Amino acid sequence: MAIDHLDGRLLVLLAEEPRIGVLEMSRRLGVARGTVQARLDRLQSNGVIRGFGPQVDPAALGYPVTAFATLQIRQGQGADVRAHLATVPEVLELHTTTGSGDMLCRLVARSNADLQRVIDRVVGFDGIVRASTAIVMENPVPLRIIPLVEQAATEH
Amino acid sequence: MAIDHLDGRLLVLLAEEPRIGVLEMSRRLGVARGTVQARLDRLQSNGVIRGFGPQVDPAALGYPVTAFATLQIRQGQGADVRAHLATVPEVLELHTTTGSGDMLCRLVARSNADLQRVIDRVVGFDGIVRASTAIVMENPVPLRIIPLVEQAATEH
DNA sequence: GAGCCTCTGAGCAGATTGTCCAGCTGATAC
DNA sequence: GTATCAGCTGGACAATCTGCTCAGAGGCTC
Repeated sequence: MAIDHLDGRLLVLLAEEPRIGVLEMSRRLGVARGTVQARLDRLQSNGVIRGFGPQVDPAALGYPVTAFATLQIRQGQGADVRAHLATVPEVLELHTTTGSGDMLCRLVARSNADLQRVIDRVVGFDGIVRASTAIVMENPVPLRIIPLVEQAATEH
Repeated sequence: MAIDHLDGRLLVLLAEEPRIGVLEMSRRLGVARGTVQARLDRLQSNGVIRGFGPQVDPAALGYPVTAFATLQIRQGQGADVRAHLATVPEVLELHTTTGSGDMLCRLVARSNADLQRVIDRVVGFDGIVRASTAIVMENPVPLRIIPLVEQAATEH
């Protein structure tokens, strides 16, 4: 679960140039190929690396509008609401948070007008008492992990 | 910018088994290798596929606590606050949203107690007027894109 | 019909992968 | 001090995949 400096460098390298192979990585890091392979296997079975799926940009797919909605859930309806939201493709992410029956979800839509349709679909469900939505204007820090990896690797 | 059915299948396949190569993909999809290569190149230059970076799990790195903080920013201090937050490794993501000088950021921490340290560091900056934090308890829908890809591919 | 784009199926040299192995090192246990 | 162990190194091998090229076929628009 703890990662050392070499793991950190490996992750950073992998994040910067994901297409390079094990052999090229071993050259860049100055270690043997077997070492890189062993480290990668360990990081994956550790769960540190969850996968290498493609990072798809919703905007390029035609969904340039992002919003966060805070939902207030009626007591005991949590499971139903979760199941409902999981069926909506525009719900990219859903969290339950502290507070009385609150959820936070990330939405995308084709336009501001389309966002209304998405929100109607999201909140058009019995267990949801109230929803408040914040539309994203800018994204100064896109989802990132490298700084955290570097910190975790430094502390080793 | 619009993706067709084959693009959709390609993305789904890539998301499910990211380590398979171009040749294996062409076999699974029943098309020629050159087609897969051309589609992949196009998706990448389109920006639909942003990259193939490793998906790192903060929890496995020792940061099991996630929280969302809504920040109220003093007028005109936005740029400074952005720069400040970008230097905090525990800030994984930052958005500016509708509303008067509001920002939303995703934080991680080593523990609930550690979250206090992170929040102090985040809000210990002049331009931030107020902050309210919601701690994530569950994550019923982890960040996903496949359902949206399938919808976009079906509409073609 | 001409022109254009995409897909197909094939070929080639070169590089990479998965998988072994023996030897070395540093740390830990006895 | 010495035995044991895990991790790293550097090397080898066959099998596979990649990047690149090509000619031909189909479908589309003008």
